[in-house]
Amino acid sequence: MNLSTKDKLLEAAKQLFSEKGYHETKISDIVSKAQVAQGTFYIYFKSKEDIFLQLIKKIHQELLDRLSKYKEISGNPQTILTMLVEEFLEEVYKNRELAQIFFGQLLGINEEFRQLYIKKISDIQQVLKDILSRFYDEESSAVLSALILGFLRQLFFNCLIEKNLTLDQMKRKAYIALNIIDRGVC
Amino acid sequence: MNLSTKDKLLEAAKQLFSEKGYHETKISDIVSKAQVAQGTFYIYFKSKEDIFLQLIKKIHQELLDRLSKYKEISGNPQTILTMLVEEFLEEVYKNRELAQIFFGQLLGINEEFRQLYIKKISDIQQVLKDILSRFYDEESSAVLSALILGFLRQLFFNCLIEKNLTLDQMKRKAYIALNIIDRGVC
Amino acid sequence: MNLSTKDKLLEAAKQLFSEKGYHETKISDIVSKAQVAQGTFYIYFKSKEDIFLQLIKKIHQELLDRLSKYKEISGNPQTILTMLVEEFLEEVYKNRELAQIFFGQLLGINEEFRQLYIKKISDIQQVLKDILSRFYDEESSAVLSALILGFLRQLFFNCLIEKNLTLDQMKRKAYIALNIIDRGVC
Amino acid sequence: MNLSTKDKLLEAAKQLFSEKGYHETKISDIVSKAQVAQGTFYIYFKSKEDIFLQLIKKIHQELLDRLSKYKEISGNPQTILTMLVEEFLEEVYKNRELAQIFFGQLLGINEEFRQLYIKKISDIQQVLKDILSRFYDEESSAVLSALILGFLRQLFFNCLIEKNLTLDQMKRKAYIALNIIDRGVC
DNA sequence: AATGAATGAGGTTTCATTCAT
DNA sequence: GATGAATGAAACCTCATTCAT
Repeated sequence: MNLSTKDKLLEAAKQLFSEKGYHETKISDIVSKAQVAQGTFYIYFKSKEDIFLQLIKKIHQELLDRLSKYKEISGNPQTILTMLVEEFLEEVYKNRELAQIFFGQLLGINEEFRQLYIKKISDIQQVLKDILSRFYDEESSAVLSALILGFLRQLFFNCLIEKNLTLDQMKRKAYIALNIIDRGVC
Repeated sequence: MNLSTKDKLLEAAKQLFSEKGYHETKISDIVSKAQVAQGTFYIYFKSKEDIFLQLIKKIHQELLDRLSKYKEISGNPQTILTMLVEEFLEEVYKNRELAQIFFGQLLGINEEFRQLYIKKISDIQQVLKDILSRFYDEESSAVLSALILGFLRQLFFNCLIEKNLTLDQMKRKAYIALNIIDRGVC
Repeated sequence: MNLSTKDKLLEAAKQLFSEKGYHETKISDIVSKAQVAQGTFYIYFKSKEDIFLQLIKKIHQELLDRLSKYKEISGNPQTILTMLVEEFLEEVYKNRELAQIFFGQLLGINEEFRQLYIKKISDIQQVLKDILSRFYDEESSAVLSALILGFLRQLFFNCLIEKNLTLDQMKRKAYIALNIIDRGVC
Repeated sequence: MNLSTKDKLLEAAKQLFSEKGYHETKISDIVSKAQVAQGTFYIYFKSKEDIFLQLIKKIHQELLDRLSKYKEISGNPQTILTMLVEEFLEEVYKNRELAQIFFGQLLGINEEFRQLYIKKISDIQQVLKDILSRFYDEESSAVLSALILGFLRQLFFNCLIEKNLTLDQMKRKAYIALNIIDRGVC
C-alpha cells in the first residue's frame, strides 16, 4: 500500500504514542519513523497536540458509532448486551494501539486533555446507560454501565499485561461476567 | 503543624501532581509551592521521577496492606466483599489526590512507570482474586476480581467527574453492584 | 571564507579553549563567538567533551602523521633528528593554539581525558623511540626519546611564556640541543 | 597521628586533587574524606582556589629551596648536576601527588592559575640556569636548563604512566641522560 | 509539497558558599 | 570551633517550531 504523507505521519504517530507514550514520543521520532523531513510534519499538523487529538477523535468516534447503534436495536437486555460487548471488544482489540493511547495516556497529559478524556469516557458510559435504561431504572442503569464499562477496561488492561490473551479468550471472560450480571439483575 | 523540608516537598508535589499531572508539574513549581530553594529539592530527591515514585509507593503499599488483611478474615463472601469494598473506597477517597496520580498518571509517563503500574495493579487484582478463590473456582475468581476492581476504578473515576459525589454515595452504588454480583454468582 | 556552521563552532571552540582553558570556556561562549544559537551546538556535538575531543584528535593525528614518516627515511641520526625536530616545531608552532590545549589542558580535566593524554603522549614518544632504535640500543633510545620530547615540550612552553619567541629562534635553540645530544651519544 | 582539622582538610584535598583533578574534586568530596562538616572548610580556607593555592605554594617552595642551595655548592658541573637531579627526583618522587597537581593541573584551571604556573616553572628553570651559568655561557645555560628540566618532567611523566617505576630506575635513566649531556657540552 | 538546519524558550541539575544553631 | 541544611546563580541540554530554499 502506498500511504499519503499525512497517513504515514498518522501511522507512525499511532505506533509511537502507544509504545512510548505522548511525552516520550518526539516529533523527531515521528518524522523519522514516517521517513519525512522535520518540517513536513507542520504542513499537515499544527502541533504535537494536534496530531494526538486527531488520533484520539478517530478512535473515539468509531467506538461511539459502533456502540450507539445498539440504542435502537430491539431484543432482550441479555442479547443486546452480549452483542454490544462483543462489538466493543472487537473494536478495541482491532485498534489495540489507539485504544491504549485513549484509555491509558489521555489522563496524564495536561488539564485540557484530562477534560477531554472525562468528556469522552462519559459519552461512552452515557451510551451504555441509555441502552440499559430501556430495561432498568435510572439507578440500576448507572451502576450497571459503570460495572460493564469498568469490567471492559479491566479486561483490556489484562490483555495488555498478558500479551498473548486472544480476542476469543477475552470474549469468554466477558460472557461469564455478563451471565453473572444478568442473573444478578433479575 | 511544622513539616520537615522533605515533607513540605512531598506535600507540595502531591498536590501539584494530582492537580496538573506529572509532566505539567515542574520542579520549580514544587519548590516554589514548598517555599524552598531550587537546590534544596536535590538534597532530598534525585529527580522528579524519584519524588513521584516515593509518592506512588506510599499510596500503593497502604492500599495493599488494607486489602490484604481480608485474605484471613472469615465469613461469607458477601460480607467479606462488602467490607473489603468499603475499605477500598475509604482508603481511595481519603487519598483522592494520590489515588488520581496512581490510577490516572502512571500509565502515561514512560515505559519504566508503565511496567510499575502493571505490576502494582496486578498486585491488587491478585489480592482480590486470592480472597475470592476461597469461595469460587479459579476462572470465576479471575472474572470476579476483574469485575470488582474494574467497577471500583470506574466508580472512582465518576467521583472525579462529579466532584461532589460523596463517599456515602459511592458506597451506595457499590452495595448495589455487589448485590447484583452476589445474586449472579449463586 | 564561508565556514559551515560546524566549522564555525570548531573554530570558536579552538580559540576559546586555548585562551581560557577547558573549564572556563562555556558552551554559551562558544555559540556566541560562533554567532549561532545555543541549540545549534547540540546538532553537531553531543557535549563540551565531544567538541573538545574532536579538536584533540585532530591535532594529535596531524602531529603523529608528520613524525611517523621519519620512521622510514634513511640517513644518519643527526640529520633525521634535525629534520624531525624541525617538523615537530613547525607543526606545533603552526597550531600553537591547539597544541596548547593538547599539552596543557588535557591532564587537568578528568580521569578519562587523563588516560587519553597519557596514551597520546606515549604514542608520540614511541614514534621517536622507534626512529632512534634504528641507531641506538633499547635503553639509550628510551632515554633519548624522553630527552628530546621533554626538551621540545619545554621549548614550546618557553614559547608560550615569551610570546615573541619566533619559530627560527626555537629552531636555533633546538639545533644547539641536538648538537649537544649528538656529541654526547657518540 | 592526630591531625588538626586544617591538616585533615589539606591531606584530603591533596589526595583528591591529584587523583581526580581540580575541577572534578568537589568541596563536598574533601570534607567527606576529611570527615568534617561542609561549613568547617570555610573556617580554614576562603575557597576551593585558596586550599589549592596553599598546596601549590607548599610543593613549589620546598622544591625551589632544595634546588637553590646548589647555587652555592662548589664542584664540577657534572657532580653538581648529578646531585641536583637526584635531589629533584627525590623531592618530586616523595611528593608525587602534589607534583602531579603542580605539573599537570595548574595550566588547565583558569588564567590566574596559568600565570602562576608560568611564573613558578620559570622560577625553577631560572635556578637551574643560574647554576649552569657558572660554567657555561648564557645561551648554552638556557638550552641546557630547558633540556634538563624538560627531561625531568618527561621522566616524571613516564613515572606516572608506568606506575611501578621506582626512584632508582628514574635515577638510572637520569644518569644516562646527564652523561650524554655532559659529554655533549665539552 | 518537501526539506532540514537553525532557533531559543524553558526546563533540569550542580555545587561553592552562607548562616543560624 | 564545628555543624549541615539551605541557598541560588550559573551552567547544561532538549525539542517543538520556524523558515529560507
